[in-house]
Amino acid sequence: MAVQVDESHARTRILEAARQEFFKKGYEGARMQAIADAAGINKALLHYYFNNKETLFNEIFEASFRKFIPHVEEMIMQEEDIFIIIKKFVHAYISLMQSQPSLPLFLFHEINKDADRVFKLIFNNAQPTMMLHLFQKVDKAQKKNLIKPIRFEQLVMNIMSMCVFPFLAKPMMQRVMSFTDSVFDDMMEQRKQLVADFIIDSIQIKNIQ
Amino acid sequence: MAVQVDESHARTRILEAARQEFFKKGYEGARMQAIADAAGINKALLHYYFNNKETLFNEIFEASFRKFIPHVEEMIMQEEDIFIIIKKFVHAYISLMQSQPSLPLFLFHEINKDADRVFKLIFNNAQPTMMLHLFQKVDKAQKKNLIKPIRFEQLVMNIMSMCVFPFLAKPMMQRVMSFTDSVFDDMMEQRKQLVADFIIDSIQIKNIQ
DNA sequence: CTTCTTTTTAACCAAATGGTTAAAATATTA
DNA sequence: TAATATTTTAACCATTTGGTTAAAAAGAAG
Repeated sequence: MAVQVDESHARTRILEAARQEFFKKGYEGARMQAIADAAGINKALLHYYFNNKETLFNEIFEASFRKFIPHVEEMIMQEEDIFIIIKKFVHAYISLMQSQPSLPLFLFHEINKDADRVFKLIFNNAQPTMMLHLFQKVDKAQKKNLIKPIRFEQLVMNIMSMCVFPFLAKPMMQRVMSFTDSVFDDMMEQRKQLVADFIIDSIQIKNIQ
Repeated sequence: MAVQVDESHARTRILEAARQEFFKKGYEGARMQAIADAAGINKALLHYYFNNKETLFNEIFEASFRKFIPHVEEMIMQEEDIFIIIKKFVHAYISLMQSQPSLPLFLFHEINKDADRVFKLIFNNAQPTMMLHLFQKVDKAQKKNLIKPIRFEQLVMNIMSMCVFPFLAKPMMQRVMSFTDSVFDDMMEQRKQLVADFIIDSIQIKNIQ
């Protein structure tokens, strides 16, 4: 029996090609022929490995959804300093987006079209407890008067916004503010520090002596 | 000659129905039949007013794109206080998003699929000088040592992120953090103040006496 | 060599969908 | 009323697209 783990094997190439096509065009915009072409195979082989478009899509969507939240649970639990937690969280999130720049737009578009369909798919994925742990650390810091009072949801919204939004808006920003891919990459690299500082500056209670 | 300005007229109803369908499903996902149904007319009448799907789409896309940047140019030019400018800008942007919650996802998705196609469409739309004026005000404030040094593009990215992102992520956030439409609306109303404060707190240079 | 798996070739089908038409019916307006 | 504009009805067509098949060819493994 030949087992396919090698990336050179067709099934893997199909999955990667399909991911890119779905990410860029969305479910309806994606063309099976385009996936086959990009994978360097033919449509018949698509059917050999995946029964149909939906099966292929579901496999990719599930895997992608799981990757949308950075795995920083351990770090959050261990670390005590809320500012270091924020710094590491931001760093991890932006790094994640750098490695999958078109992931968030894909997810949001598909969820927007039909949230029910999508959330049925991933119902088995247990709610990550990460947010809960983060909440506890933020709460503790607020009670210690280290940071200003702010609704947890709003704080999370702000952090996620500044980490994720640039990757959603990239093509528009590039045109409107006319910068190259390379400039964008530099900016995102900078943001790992900048966003963390931005957030900390805005919530930190400074001890004026 | 009957001139259609009344919203009860078919052409207007078609445009509104098409806007909603395109916004939710994207170009490929949108169905002409669904648009006709929502407008309460038939497919033949769609063809009577618009030659084809692309024509209809283009009309909607152009109009939508123009609405994506709030019209705050005058305000920016007149106002001298950078913090008031930021407050008003944030307020205007979030209000805009409240009135058109699915506008940004629609724009970003279509641009992501084919930026060239889209930007050819709106080539005639002159670059708004708003950003330029905003830049000058920020620059001035920095030179007066009112705000910390930060790249203008990064500051704009942060502001836009926190204003627009929640509307992109709404369906996902609602599931993951489980809040209702009404809670979301309240949060967005709060954000008009909160985001402005958040930004100002992070860039303001405080005079410690 | 034999067997099993992978891949190609080259068709083909069915359904969905955008698009089209012609005629009649209904409003609207001059 | 006559003329014009709007809307419906009820077909129909062409194309795209996802999906299917059967056979052969090529590769891998024992």
